[in-house]
Order: sequence, then structure tokens, then C-alpha cells
Amino acid sequence: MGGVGIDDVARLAGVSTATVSRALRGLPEVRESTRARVRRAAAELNYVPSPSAASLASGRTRTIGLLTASFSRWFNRNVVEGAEERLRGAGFDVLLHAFDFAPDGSRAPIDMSTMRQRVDGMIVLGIPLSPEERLTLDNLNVPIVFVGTGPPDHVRVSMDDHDGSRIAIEHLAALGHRRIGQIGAKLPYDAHWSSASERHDGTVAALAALGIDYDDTLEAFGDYTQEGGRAAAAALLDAHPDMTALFAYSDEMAFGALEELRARGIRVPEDVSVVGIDGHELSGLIGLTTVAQDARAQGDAGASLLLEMIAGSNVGRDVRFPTALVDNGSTAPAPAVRAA
Amino acid sequence: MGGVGIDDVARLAGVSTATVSRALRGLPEVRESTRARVRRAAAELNYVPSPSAASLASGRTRTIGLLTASFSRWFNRNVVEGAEERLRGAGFDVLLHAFDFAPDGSRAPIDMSTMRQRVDGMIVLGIPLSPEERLTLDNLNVPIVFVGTGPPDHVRVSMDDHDGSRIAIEHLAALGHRRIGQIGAKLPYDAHWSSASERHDGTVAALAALGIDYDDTLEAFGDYTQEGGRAAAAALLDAHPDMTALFAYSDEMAFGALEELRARGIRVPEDVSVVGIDGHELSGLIGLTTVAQDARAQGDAGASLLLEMIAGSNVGRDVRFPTALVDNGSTAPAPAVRAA
DNA sequence: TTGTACGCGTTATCAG
DNA sequence: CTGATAACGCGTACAA
Repeated sequence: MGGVGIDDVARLAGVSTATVSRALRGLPEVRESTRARVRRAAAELNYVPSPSAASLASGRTRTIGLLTASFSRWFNRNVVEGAEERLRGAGFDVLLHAFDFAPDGSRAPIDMSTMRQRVDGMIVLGIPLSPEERLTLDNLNVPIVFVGTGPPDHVRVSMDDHDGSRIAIEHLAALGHRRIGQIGAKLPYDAHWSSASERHDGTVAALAALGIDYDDTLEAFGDYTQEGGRAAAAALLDAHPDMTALFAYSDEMAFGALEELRARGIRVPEDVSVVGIDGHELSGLIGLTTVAQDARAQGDAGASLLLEMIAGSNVGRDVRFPTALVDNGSTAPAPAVRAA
Repeated sequence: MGGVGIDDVARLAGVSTATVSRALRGLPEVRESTRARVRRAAAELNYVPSPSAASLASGRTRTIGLLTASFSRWFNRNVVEGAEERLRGAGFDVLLHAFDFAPDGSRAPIDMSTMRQRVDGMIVLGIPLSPEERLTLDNLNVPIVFVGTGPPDHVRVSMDDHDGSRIAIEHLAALGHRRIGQIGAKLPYDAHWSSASERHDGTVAALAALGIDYDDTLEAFGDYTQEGGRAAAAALLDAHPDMTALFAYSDEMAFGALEELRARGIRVPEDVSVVGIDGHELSGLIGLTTVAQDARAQGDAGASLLLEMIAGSNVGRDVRFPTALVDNGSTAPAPAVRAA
């Protein structure tokens, strides 16, 4: 029951352990009749190969490390789901390494060296990494795919952040909004290649293209949490009573903003319009207009890419997913326009 | 860089590999000065032990398997977070095995034998298992902890389901509601020990204690999804126009019910009151009164229990967490009462 | 197409 | 307290 080894199977099937190994792993050089016999013997004995022994002997682990920030974030949990399904379907296990940000937005340094020898590849999800952290990652000497946020010298899968901002800003501008507050993120180690940075740049570019002056006091940072979004909204509302719209870089931050607006008795969308990013499953019920992305598909794509890299392929550098505006009713013509 | 082994460290420290192993694992029988020397050598060489080799030799993996249904469910993702943090803190890795239900509520059979030799323990999250599935689990020969839903002959951590229903029903009854629809779940393999079953039983008991007749046509099944909750609400509203309240066994199903009510122009709470279970982070913004539980703490507790079992302790059978009503405004006196 | 035999990098036993 | 050495269970050259 506990100790059926490869030699037990070999004995029962009347072949050598080498043949058992080859047959069970589907190597082509085995006669089909032999393979069938081995399979039957293995099934009869309820044999399962020891992954430790296999890894030790082969150097491969058939395990992928998944580094992610908290599942309280819609994006992360959806990517993990998509990636996990694809990886398990391909016969890979998933080693989960999650971590949280402290309330002040900081976080403990992540040491990936514990993953050494444990994984054949890594997926890193949605967080900027410090140079030291990237070093411990690279020292793993396995392929790495970044999803959501990733440095330029690595393979990255994400939505088209720049274009997402353009869509949001153009939507608001078309409704006559000119004083648009932004709720962004300033995470540690953001070296200008995070999604937050790109959404910011896209916003600035979109405003410029529309001839609207960019005012950096119209940006506050919610760091992708609901509470952060609420605090950011509060700060912006205090500083800019004339603001008529809010663009949050995630639905969760937008939800926080909606809470703050409601608490102040400010009507949405009559007084202030709000747009988020994600396409959260509750944006419909809550009534939040959002720039929707398919996070699950990004997880799937990231996993697929990683598997190709492990198989030796030379994949490209970047995969960007499109976004689309979903109007759930939280935007309306700017008050001044309506008045006119 | 790639191939620093225990013997490299041994050579540099001037000791045997056995001593290196003992020193680095913190075994007590090593002189502190020796341990320090070994530690220094290991650090200098950037040595990380091979988990495969360690597992092969010791039989332990320092890895816990986590079996869970989709993270789209609030409960699951919060439990996973709580458990993951505790396990990683204790030096254990987490192997994630997720799966989805098909749209019709069924699911493919889960084969845990792939976890054989891979994990020192298992946490199973929130799903009833078939007898065959439980068998593949038990055949792993490792401690198992169930969180949320678990068979009576295993260690289980969950909220007090029975009492949660009591709280919800008493709250509604105190407001004068008598025709209370329930949105429950009928998952495959539910052998009467699931949270859904217990919430149902608790509801029936609470109604009986209040002298309210139980009517099984007032129960529909949403299977813990938002869409399912919406469909269940629709069916109940069609069949029972006189129904004045809905009690859903999860916030997500309640959210679906709110969607359906809104689509029909039925006001909440003026026409129909709604209560959920969970304390979802968006229940406040959405305005859903709910019986709140601490899912993260349950994940933490489940992990702690499992670690104790792995260490050889004989833990108890059951840990139940309390719940508390959070009034977010979706309940009001029953219309008939108001009219009176 | 199959078998032999060595090696993978630790842990654990037993001496010392 | 420390060292030598035999497992641990498989993958894979190499040979047949």
C-alpha cells in the first residue's frame, strides 16, 4: 500500500525498471504491447512514481512557482485560476507563494531562493520587484513569465495598459469632463514598467491628445485596495471641489471611491462620474462603468508561454490583451455641460 | 552557482556532510560554534538544499496540498490566504489544486493520487467529496483537515452553520417576516454534512422554534454562484409572489438575488428583505445585510491544526467559528406589518 | 526495443 | 558531539 516501487511494477510486468519508467512516461521507443502490460501492472499495484526521486534523477520537477500578492485583488485571483488550470492540464503542479502588503503599502522583501530546485519555471503576478528580488528570481535559473506587471527585459503578459487609459479618458472627455481625478498606485520598487506606471502614462498621453492640461494634483494613490481608493477619492474631493470625474486604475479602488462619494452625499453619475478598470464581476450590480480586461485569459496565456519556454521555445517578449469599455451607468455628461 | 551541494559546504566548513545537514536543520546535537561555521560556509556558497533529495531521504516533503473550488468564491479565496500565510510561516510550501464546477453544477472526479508522496498533509476546502474521492484522499496516508465542509469522521474547521441560519432567520422573523425564501445549494455528493446541509437544517430548526411552518417550495438552489443565486431568486419570486424575504446561504448568491430583484423593479428592503452569509468586503457598498464569518481565520486555524497533526498531536474533531449579523440595510419590517 | 548499472543530493543509522 | 556510509526511488547513458 505505501511502498510500491518501480521494481514491483517491473517484476509484475516481467520487464526491467527502465522499461517501466519509459512505458509510463509515454516515451516512443516502447512497444505498445509492452506498454500496455506495464500500464496494467502499475494500475493493479496502484503505483504512483515518487516525484522526489524523479526530480532528483531527472533534474525536472514538473512544478511551477506562482508568486502573487493577495487574492483580495480581483486581477490576481483570476490570473491564478487561469494559470493553474492550464498548468495542471499540462501535468504541472503549482506551488503557491502569496504575500501581503502592509497597511502602509510596504512589504517584506521576497526571497525566492527557497524555490531553488523546486520549480521548473516561475510566474510572477502583478507586483514590481526590487533589484535584489529580481536577482533571487533570476538565480533560480528557470524561465520566468510576468503577468500584469513586468520588467522590460522579461517575458510579460498584460492588458494594454496604455490603451485602457485612453479608452477611459476619451469616454469621459466625450461627456464633457475636463477636471478628471485619477486614483493610481505608487507601489514600492516601481521602476516605471508597472501597470500603474503605464496606466498613468496612458492617461497623461490621452489628456494631451485631447488638449486637456495635465494637473498632477489631480492624481492620488490608492495602491489597488478598496480602502486606498476611498482615501484617495477623499483627498481628491477635498482638494478639487470642481472635479467632475474620477478614473481609478482598478475596480476595487473605484468601489472605494463610490463609498466615499456616497458618504459625502455626492451623486454618481449626476455630480461625479466614475470609471474603473477590470470588469469585476460585481461592477454590474454596483453600477460601475469599467474598462474590462480578461484576467483569466492572461493567466492562461502566461502559463502557456511558460510551458513553451520550458520546452525550449524562444517566445516573444510581450503579449498584450485588449480591453473594452463596459458602461454600467456610473458616467454621465459633466455637470457644467448639462447646465449649458 | 548551479551545483553547490552539501559536500561543498562540508568541505569549506571542514566538517562532514552529516554535520552540515544537522547544523542547517537546527538539530540540537551540534556544537554552536560548529553550527555557526557551517552556516557561514553555506551562506558564502549560497547553498540551498535540494528539496527532492531531502524528501527522498527523509520521506517528508514540507509541502501541504490545498484542494479548493474556484477562487470566484469569497470563502475559498479567503481561507486559502489564511492557510497559505500560516503554512509558509511554518516553512511549508503550498501545492495548489483548484477545480471548477461545470455550468450545470457537476464536476469531474478529483484524483488525489497525484499528490501521493508530494505532500505531508492536505487541506480540503468547501466541497463535498464522493466516496471514491475520499478514498483517494485517505490513501495519501497523510493528515487531512477539511475547512468549510467536511465529513463527520475527519477534522473540520468551519463557521457555526446551524447558528448562522438561526441568526438570519430570527432577524427576519423579528421584523415580521413569515414567508421567507431560502437560496441554498445542492452540490454533488452532499451526504448531509456540508455547510449547505447544515445551513438548511439550521433554517428549518429556527423556523420551527419560531412556530413558522417550513415550506420546502420556498427553497431553491443557487450552488454558491452569483448567477445561481439570481436564477434561484427568480424561481422563488415566480412561485411565491407573497414572499417578503430572502435568505441566501452566501453573499454572492444574495448579490445575484439583488440583481434579479432590481431587474423586476422590486424594492429592497421595502418590498423584499434580503440576508446573506459571509461578510463579503462589498456587502457594505452594495448594502447587503449579512451573517459575517471570518474565513481567513478559518484558513489559519485549519493550517495550524494540520501542522499539529503532522507533528503527531491528536487534535479534536471540530472547530467552529462564531458569526455575527452585520446590518447593511437590506432588511426592513415585512410589508404586511408595515401596512398594519 | 529492452536491460544493466550508475548517479542524483540528501537523511539517518551506527560507530566512534 | 561528529564522521562514514547505506539507503531513498527513480532517470538515463550505455550496452545489447
